[in-house]
Amino acid sequence: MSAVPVETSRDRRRQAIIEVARRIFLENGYGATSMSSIAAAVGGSKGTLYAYFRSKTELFSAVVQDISGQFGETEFSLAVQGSDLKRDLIAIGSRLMTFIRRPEAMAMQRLVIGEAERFPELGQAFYDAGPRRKLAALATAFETLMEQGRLRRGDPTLAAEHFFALCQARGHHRVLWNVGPAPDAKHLRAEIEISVQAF
Amino acid sequence: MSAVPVETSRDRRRQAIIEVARRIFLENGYGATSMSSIAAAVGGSKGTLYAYFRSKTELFSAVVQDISGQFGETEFSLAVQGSDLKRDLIAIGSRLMTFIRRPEAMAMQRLVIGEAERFPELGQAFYDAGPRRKLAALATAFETLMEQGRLRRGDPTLAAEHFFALCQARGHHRVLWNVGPAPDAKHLRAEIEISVQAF
DNA sequence: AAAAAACCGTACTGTACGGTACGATTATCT
DNA sequence: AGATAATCGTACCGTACAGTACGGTTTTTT
Repeated sequence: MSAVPVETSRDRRRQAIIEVARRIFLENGYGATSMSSIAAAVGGSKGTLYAYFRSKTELFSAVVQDISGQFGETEFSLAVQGSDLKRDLIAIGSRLMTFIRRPEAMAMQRLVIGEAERFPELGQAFYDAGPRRKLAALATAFETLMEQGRLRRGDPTLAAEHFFALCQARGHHRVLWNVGPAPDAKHLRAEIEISVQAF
Repeated sequence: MSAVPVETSRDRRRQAIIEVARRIFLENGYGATSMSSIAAAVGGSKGTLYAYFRSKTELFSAVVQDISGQFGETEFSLAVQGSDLKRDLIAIGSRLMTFIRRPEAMAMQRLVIGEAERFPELGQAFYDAGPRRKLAALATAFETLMEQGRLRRGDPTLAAEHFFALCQARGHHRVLWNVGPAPDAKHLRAEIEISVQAF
């Protein structure tokens, strides 16, 4: 009898299902994804699928929770490091934007936003795990900067929100609405430099 | 024989269908809306529906195009009026945010974003008619302000984008993700004042 | 008023889906 | 090895949907 968290074969399989389902949900959206197609992609039978998840909505929910967890756990440093404020801010903004602009992340945002009215608790879960946490981390970083006297004092949370908004100003809506291609790394960097300047 | 734009009875009916369909699409999303339910709500038969629109996607497209048109046409003044810069900016921001925060407008954004991957041309159309035009109007306003020497010179388009982003910073994501209730008019105003301050 | 067009209600086709049932098969545990 | 549980493939149920067909009825045109 072990007290350590056991990863049963059932757990592994469940996780495997979630990962396959995620791919398909992100590709096709909720409505256009069928349980049969997921079962086929997973390589099992539909019966097994329903042995792990009682319904389509439960599977969908599990997928979103899973991704949300990964979003929350992905802790890239948003802390200050050097002594060059501008360079610090650029680095922070770059990491943040690179993270949320990944195609998978964008698909996730679109998916959750699109279903937010029908699955309010998923919108909440994703927001808590994603944007909310990142904003909190940003705010902490800004607080540090303020205490060091390198940034004008003010509400660090507000500063975080504004900084985040500025970073997204140029391209995010275009990407959300699928207007034109996503800007490449170079554009992104230039964009953030401008935003930092404004900030 | 009249040369003026004729509004045939067919046109009127078509428009009536679009308006009913819009309501239902916005309420239930694309996938969960059936043509039968639209026909029932419109008060006609499904055959008639298909006499006006060849398919569900075509009807959906017509709905989005229609709303996009209305978004574009809704010209509230984003121009400068008084001599008090701050007051001017607050007024402009308020009008803009009040416009895009209307429940119908939010539902529309969620709808289009959610389907943007499956209907790219609709995302484009909506963006062109909505955000793009508003941004252009804003940029014009800022250009005027700059020429009047009331605002530091710079790229007016960029200024518009940043101003817009700041106005949205606090609440927009929360609303988009359906996290908590939409802020009321008072909150909105306070939010915009803060943003203007920052700007 | 006659002819034409639009519209209605309803029933239908084919398909696809979510979810279930079940017997055969394989893997796991004792 | 033998018992037990999990999984498989497949067929199936009921439902819902997009889209069509069609005969009767109303509205519009001439």
